[in-house]
Amino acid sequence: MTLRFHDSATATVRDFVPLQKGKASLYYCGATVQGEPHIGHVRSALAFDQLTRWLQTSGYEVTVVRNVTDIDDKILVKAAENNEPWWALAYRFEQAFENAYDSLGILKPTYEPRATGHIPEMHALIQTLIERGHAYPALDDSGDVYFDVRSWKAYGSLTHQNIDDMQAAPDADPRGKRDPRDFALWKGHKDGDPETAKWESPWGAGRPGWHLECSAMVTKYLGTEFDIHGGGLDLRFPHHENEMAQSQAAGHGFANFWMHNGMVTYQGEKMSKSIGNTINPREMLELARPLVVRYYLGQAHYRSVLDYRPTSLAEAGAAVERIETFIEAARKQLFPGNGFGYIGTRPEAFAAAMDDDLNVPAALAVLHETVRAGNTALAAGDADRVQEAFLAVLGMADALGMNPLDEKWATAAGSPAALGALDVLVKAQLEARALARAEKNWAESDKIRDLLAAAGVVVADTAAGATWSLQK
RNA sequence: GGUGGGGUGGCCGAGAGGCGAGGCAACGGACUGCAAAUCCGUGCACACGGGUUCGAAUCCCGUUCCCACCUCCA
Repeated sequence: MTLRFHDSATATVRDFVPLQKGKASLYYCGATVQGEPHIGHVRSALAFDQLTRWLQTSGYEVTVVRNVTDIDDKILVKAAENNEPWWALAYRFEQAFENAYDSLGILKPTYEPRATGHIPEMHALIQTLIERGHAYPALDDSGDVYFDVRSWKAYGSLTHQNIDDMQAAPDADPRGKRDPRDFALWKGHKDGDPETAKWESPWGAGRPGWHLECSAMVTKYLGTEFDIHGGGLDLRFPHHENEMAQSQAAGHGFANFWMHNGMVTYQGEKMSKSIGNTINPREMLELARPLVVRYYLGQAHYRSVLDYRPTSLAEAGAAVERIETFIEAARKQLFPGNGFGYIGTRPEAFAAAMDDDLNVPAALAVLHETVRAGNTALAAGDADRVQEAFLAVLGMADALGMNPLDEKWATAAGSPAALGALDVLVKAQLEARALARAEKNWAESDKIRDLLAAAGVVVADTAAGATWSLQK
């Protein structure tokens, strides 16, 4: 069984061969922190979280770097509109992104560098590009420095485009450029720009252009050549194309794999900052538990379009509860006490699905099939098979970052002491109800059940007696 | 104009020449005092038209519709 990933640069699914045996280096584009995160941002991070976890599960030591682009045109514009320092706005939204990532259980990267902390590295890269004849100071005296796309024959290769076939950008400002497609590595300081957004450089004071920060930072932390570069599909062009061009033109091998996640659409249309049809993760978390949101966002293949509909979260919730119900029932049967330890397993079919370019939907099918087998075993009282299914379900859920038993997802449950007290109280009610039932006093029995239900305690009658759980 | 991805049962969503994907919803049954949960069963799914093949959702040709990117985008 071989680990295979889709590589956008070659447009093929091919075997993953790490540069260093047993290690994997992953860089994926985080946010330009110019506004609240929307679901698309989170889906992207989740896709690469699934990738990270599967690499780890497969035994790789993974180094993950995700950038924060904390200086760019939009940040400056919005800060000015807001009458707020740009760095305050950027940091505010950076934290909003962190919160969104955290709430969905997205693993922290190994490191998360900020663009503004890497100006010297960017200068070095620009210098190299100028020396190699792939960049030039603006032909006017703007202080800009541009990448010369015509000087780099491979330009367009990531997205399989030919420069001459591209539609000319209607709003391209050709001032000072040799070719309208040349992009800014460095933007000269202009009157009116904040003084705090100004750094000295050999080409005059200014600030970095978009694209450059990623090249500079990935090289610093992962080296001139690394395993995987990721990001949203919409970043392929121009962002990743430009990144690849400027890094390779500087003599770097750069990324071995380019992985791009699909967009999230809202009723068929791409969610986009510019259109404004976005859903805030916070809004989604008001509609469903974090685990359910994670399940929903992660259930489709990462390269597929994910279309959000109003019923999506409820459906995901039902699927999650099915898994949880089995885990709870199995746990109670296998480990009647509170504490237990386990070593999760993963069926071959699950691993095969994940190895095949992270086929999460197929992997989830294995998980659900295992849940059904486990439920059947529970009904049959086959403890060995229950345990087998239990360990497999937990192992698979762990690999996907969706283990309901993980304290990360604890919701209504309070401290162990509080839960213990609640258990005593509820059990007293259940005993009273058992007595009523023995007397076939259904009115009394149902009254107790309704009372508990009103308090958020769900009662379930099983062959072994009544059990309870908190309403999810 | 260029580049790429798609149209799968009521909905979501995998698969990619023969073998049940899976989930949600619905209906029928089992279990249950009734529920809930669970299990079993049901749906003649592959945009359309041709073709190749013993066999096509999957390959080929044509048609059609949708989406994304082409310097703000995860």
